[in-house]
Amino acid sequence: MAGVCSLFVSFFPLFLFAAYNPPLALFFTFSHFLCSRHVVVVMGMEILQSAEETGGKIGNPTPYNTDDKTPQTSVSSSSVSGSPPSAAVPGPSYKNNSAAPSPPRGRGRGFVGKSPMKASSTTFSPMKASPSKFSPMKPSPTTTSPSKFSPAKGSPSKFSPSKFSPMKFSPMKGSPMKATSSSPSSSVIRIASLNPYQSKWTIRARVTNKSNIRTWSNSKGEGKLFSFDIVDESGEIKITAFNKEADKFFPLVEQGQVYYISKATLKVANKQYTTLKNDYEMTLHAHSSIVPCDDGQDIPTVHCDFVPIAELENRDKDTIIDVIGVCKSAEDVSRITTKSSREVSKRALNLIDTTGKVVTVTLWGEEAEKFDGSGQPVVAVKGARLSDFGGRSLSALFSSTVMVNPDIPEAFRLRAWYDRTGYALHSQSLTDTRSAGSGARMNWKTLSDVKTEHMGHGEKADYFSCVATVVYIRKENCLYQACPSADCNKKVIDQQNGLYRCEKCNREFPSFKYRLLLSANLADFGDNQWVTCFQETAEALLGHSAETLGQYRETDETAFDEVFQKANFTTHIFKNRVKLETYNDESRVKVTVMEVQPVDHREYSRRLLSNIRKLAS
DNA sequence: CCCCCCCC
Repeated sequence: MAGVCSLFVSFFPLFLFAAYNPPLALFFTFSHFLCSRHVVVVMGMEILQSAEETGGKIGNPTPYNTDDKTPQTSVSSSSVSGSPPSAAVPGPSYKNNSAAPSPPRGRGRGFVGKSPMKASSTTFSPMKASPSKFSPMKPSPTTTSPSKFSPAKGSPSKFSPSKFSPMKFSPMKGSPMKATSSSPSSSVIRIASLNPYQSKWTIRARVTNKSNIRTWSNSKGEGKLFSFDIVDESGEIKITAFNKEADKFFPLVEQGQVYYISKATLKVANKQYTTLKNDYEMTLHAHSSIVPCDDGQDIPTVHCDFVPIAELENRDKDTIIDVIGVCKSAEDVSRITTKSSREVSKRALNLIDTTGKVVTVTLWGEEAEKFDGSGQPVVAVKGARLSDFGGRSLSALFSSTVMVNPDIPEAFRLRAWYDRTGYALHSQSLTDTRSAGSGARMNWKTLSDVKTEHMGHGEKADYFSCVATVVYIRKENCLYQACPSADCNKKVIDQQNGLYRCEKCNREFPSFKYRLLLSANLADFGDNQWVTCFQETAEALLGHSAETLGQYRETDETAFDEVFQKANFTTHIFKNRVKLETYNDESRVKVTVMEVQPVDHREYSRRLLSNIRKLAS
């Protein structure tokens, strides 16, 4: 033990729990109770003397024995009773130690509203969206003015252990900590200290995410409810109000406001449904009390752990993350029908941050409908779910908080970065909507479709994508010697004097670069097609650079041949351009490969399935 | 006591 403490303990048949974060040593002292499933609830303690001053064990403590039906000789009472109360020295008191409010996390006011959606379309200042209507400063005449964090009446030091035997002291009822219904000054504790084994508490916390009233109807009955999340400097918790309480508290609870909350029921949270970091959640009942607190500036606003967008690549699917970025672009809102035949609005946003990466975030329902992406606002989403759709993408959940131009330093930094340099960045998206679904840009065809639909016969070229297998590649003339200047790929003429002439540049060079111009025959299940691959696509298909291939051809014919053999019978996604071309009165369709991508078999089967669904409907 | 988290 760190010192001599006056303790109040009571025995409970379940868990060991100590309120107010007493020194760890306490847990060790009592740990043997756990074996017999006894519980010690330490309601408070005060250090009367330091260990040095005490100089060893006090009195004659004996271990608690579960067989002993008269556990009067508890460690606490024996040790405390041996300590002369008058000898108490002013040590770090209970009040000073744990009741002092920790400084609010982060500077500034942080988020105080859910989707303020107030971004002006003409100004880029995140300040514009500062939702004054969510100000926690709103005065309330009904509020008492409790002294913050004062354990005041609840201070256990007033109660001598000689008067209160551990057996008689039950925190469930008759706790000396007087919590009157409307006096929040009683025992304001931290959210992190809440547990189902104590009912007399008051917390002081800010509402961070308030739902609408929702009704349900199932086999167990029907009803309505709303829920909200609250946060203080120690943590967060979800609160739900049902039926009558839903009606009663819904108008009172305001997003961003700080309240004293007491007399609610704690229960173990179903981790399946919650994204909050708390093992418990709260239910309001008829006698629950929610009283606005008008000086809650010290209570933090929503705390976000923003994950840099580039970092999303390394995170697991289905994890819940916070993200912030500039809304570079946004889809129009659209209505979709879910698998369960429900209609819902949807809107995808593309967010970019200073990592230069873009990710698509999908908003749903009202959030999607209200969103205004004009002026490229900064958008923060707390509690979005990471999906692997299109590589990496995000989806807002019911539990997510979407904030447009939030009043936080991260938003200001992003705004400044984007307006100065970010806007011009050649960004790269983690969400690949080309190969994944969006359909518009992927025109999937079989090779026989290309012919039967007379693709490429029109004025302009047609484009299509296919999955096909290489059945033959012409090795002959696949490489040529090209002009070495950067932007010129013209074939050079070997002057046979160590110089290479480019007609286009009208210059002679002492060197050349190899370029690929590959003819390949592709086949799918119904047809085959000759295609042309230029440099990049040829390199992708062969798996080697033109330069390497040039070297092989000059020095190692076996290696050169092997490259072609290996490429044969490989299957890829080919994105192609098709155009009817006429040479000497002879017309034929020319197919040029624009892009070669590996076949993502999962994506491929998904696409097949969606095609089948389309055909079926 | 809810618990819906969707779509390409």
